[in-house]
Amino acid sequence: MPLTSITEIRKQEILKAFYQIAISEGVENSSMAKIAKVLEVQPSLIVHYFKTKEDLVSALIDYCLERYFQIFEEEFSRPGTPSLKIKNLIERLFSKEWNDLFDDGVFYSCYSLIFRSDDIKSKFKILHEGLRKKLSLIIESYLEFKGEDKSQAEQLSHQVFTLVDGSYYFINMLSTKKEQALHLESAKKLAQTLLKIR
Amino acid sequence: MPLTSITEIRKQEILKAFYQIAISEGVENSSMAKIAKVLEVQPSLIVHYFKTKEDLVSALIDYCLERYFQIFEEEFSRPGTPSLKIKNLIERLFSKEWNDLFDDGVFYSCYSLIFRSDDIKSKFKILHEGLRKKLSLIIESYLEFKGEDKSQAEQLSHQVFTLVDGSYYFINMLSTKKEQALHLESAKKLAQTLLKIR
DNA sequence: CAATTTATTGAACACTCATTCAATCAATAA
DNA sequence: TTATTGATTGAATGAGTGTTCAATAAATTG
Repeated sequence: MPLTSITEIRKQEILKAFYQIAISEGVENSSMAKIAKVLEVQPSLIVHYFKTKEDLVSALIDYCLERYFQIFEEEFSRPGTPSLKIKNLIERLFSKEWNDLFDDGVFYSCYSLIFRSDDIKSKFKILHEGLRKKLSLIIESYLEFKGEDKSQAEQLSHQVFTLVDGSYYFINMLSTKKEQALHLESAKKLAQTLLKIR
Repeated sequence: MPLTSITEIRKQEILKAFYQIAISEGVENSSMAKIAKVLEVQPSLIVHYFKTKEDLVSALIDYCLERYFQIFEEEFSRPGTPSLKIKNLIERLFSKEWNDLFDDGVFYSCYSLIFRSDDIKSKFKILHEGLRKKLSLIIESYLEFKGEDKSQAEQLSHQVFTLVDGSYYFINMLSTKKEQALHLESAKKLAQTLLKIR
């Protein structure tokens, strides 16, 4: 059961190597053979831990989605007033840190698989719904805290995520870090306006 | 020069077949051999028209980007007051028609390539900047028409595209057509509010 | 310790891939 | 008509793919 078992360590190693190769060469150009080469191991060993290539991709996506969840969970369970919580969360959602959680190229490659794999689609869906739900709860208690109508919490949560996802798509088409930071800042401002923060 | 030349017809046929295969099997699982099979032709003929597989992908992206540009251009050059123009444009941007212009799976696959190919990155960049610029101009004349401060036209254009891109990412994670339509409607409303339409 | 399970090797499989090349066939031009 | 160009074939190449399988080494368990 412990992560220290050889099996879990090896799986983690393989996944890490896969991720690195996917970053530099793309998910579609990654292969069991390449992973084996990096780890200086026989290809058949990769198969021993991940029966098929699909398993490998599936595990990579799990790893990716867990990272997003983790950060969110972390901020969610921090102490503080609803006002402070929502403020901090918005800061993190529109930050470089959130963007750097997982390589964008690998992420969009994986995302594109949802259109052909129901299994992968449901994974992404669970993540997406989970995050929306959590944000929605925070917004709800924040509105309640301010004595405002909390019935629109869910809609606000959707709007914020639309801005987040749209922004990260957007900034990859900007050339300089400065432009990217500016757009992120502008989108954050809009989110804060919608939530009437400050 | 005419599109009726055999070369152009063949290229178009090949591209169309490539697109169809990419839709059902994914860009990464498409191959010259598969295209050849569909067209009942030798693989070497595909090479005759597209030297490498990269050329093929590049041409597919051009085809995709042209479609988006075309629709936008069409609406842009229509007669009417700035108010009417902006209203119609927003309707189209948040419509099923805009979403169906190009297969989402293929689109995101292609998009993910920008992180490893400067050539592809610049193609997407040109599209993105072009569309933003056009929308910005329309917003500008719309604000001028209403006698309002037009200095924020560019920012509004960015915000609208962030909402559009974020929404299409978002709705792929919704199960039913109804939910998708609802979210699209909600995002459109927000865009209209930002632009103070109606 | 012996027994058994797990980790790892190494060779082999059938397949698909992008690309090449020379050989034909058809269309166009001089 | 002949010369030339472009369209198409068909066979071949070498490299890479995911996967299988039996054999061996190492670790774990009884």
